[in-house]
Amino acid sequence: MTSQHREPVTRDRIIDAALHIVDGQGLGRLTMRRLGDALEVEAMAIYHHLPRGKEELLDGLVAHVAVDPLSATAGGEWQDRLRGWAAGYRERLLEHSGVLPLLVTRRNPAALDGTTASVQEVLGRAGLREETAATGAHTLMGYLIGHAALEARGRALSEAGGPGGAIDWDLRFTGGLDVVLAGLAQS
Amino acid sequence: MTSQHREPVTRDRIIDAALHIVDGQGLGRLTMRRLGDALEVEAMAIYHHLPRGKEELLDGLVAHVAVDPLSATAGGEWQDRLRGWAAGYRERLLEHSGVLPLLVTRRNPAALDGTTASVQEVLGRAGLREETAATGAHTLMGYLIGHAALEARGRALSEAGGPGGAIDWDLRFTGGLDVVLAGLAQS
DNA sequence: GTCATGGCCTTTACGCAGTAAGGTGCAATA
DNA sequence: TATTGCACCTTACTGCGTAAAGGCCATGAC
Repeated sequence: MTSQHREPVTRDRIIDAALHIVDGQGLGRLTMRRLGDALEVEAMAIYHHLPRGKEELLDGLVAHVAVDPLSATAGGEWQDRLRGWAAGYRERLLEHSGVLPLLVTRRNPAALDGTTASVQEVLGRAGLREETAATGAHTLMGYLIGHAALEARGRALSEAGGPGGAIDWDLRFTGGLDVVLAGLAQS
Repeated sequence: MTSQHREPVTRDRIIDAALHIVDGQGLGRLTMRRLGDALEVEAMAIYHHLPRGKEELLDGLVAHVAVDPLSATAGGEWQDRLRGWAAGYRERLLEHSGVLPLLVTRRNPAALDGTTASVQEVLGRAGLREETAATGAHTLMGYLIGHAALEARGRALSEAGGPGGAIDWDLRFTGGLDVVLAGLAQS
């Protein structure tokens, strides 16, 4: 007999497998049965690790993708630090663009808030007063999420033979980010 | 016998009824059977008017909510015109926040593009060169959609007893919009 | 050894979803 | 009156999430 053992099923492995399905086949094809197949387990086994079932699974996906705070204390110009962090955040959102719709739904209260708070703190330490920093953090997060949504949609559309393959998304992103940063610098 | 006639079912009435369900009970409770009930018709009757079924229904919802171009030729300062249009767009997005997740998914190719193009044209007539206007239009649309997502989420969260009921969303929105417009003015 | 315990997984079953296929009834036309 | 075609209904199928309960097996106590 060859080895019939398998990795033990854990919360982390479940969420990893789910993310893999979403990235490869889309959110609509993420079902408990398919997820069970990917883990070589019956669908109901998942409920042992995620008692709240699919709700908890989707919450986990959101947390995995959206939670990415930046350190408030590192050095350097705040604009440059935000640019670097934003580039990484955008990359993550696009890599897992299938979960973007879930960011919008009310799931997972704290997932975005921690990240937003870290941005706000960076802005606060840069000298903006509290209300301005809060607005700025929201503006930045809004731009990041909205742009990711537009970019994911645009890329999917032109892959499917839509009109414009002519958009340089990297340029669009950094250009828009610079607009927001420039606006922030003079507030 | 009382009148047993009913309004004839039309594409428009279907989409109106669907929007009503989504606004009142959430996207998750929009089903063909429930929609049929609302129209006093069996679910399968809907397929006569929307042959592609639920796909076509959701596309219709997106179009109804997201299509809102602004006229390129009206007079006034471009900043003020954008502010006025953006306020209306935000209101519409929030009124139908249940369909926001659908904006993100690839549905309905042209729904957002027409609106974006109209913003780009306004910016172009304001003196920005083409590439800058395109980036600016994208930045604005990204901010609008992202902010609507954050606001809808934040409002739902604090209604459900979450932490911050202390956010003045009107102020946040106009503040963020001013940041973007200020950034645009100097690009 | 033996036996109970408890963690991990499977089996079975239920209600609800979207929708394919084909049937029904009625108004307009010929 | 006979015909046609549109609007709607009936039936039935597959797949979904998950409640409930049962099986298996390593571990530790005696």
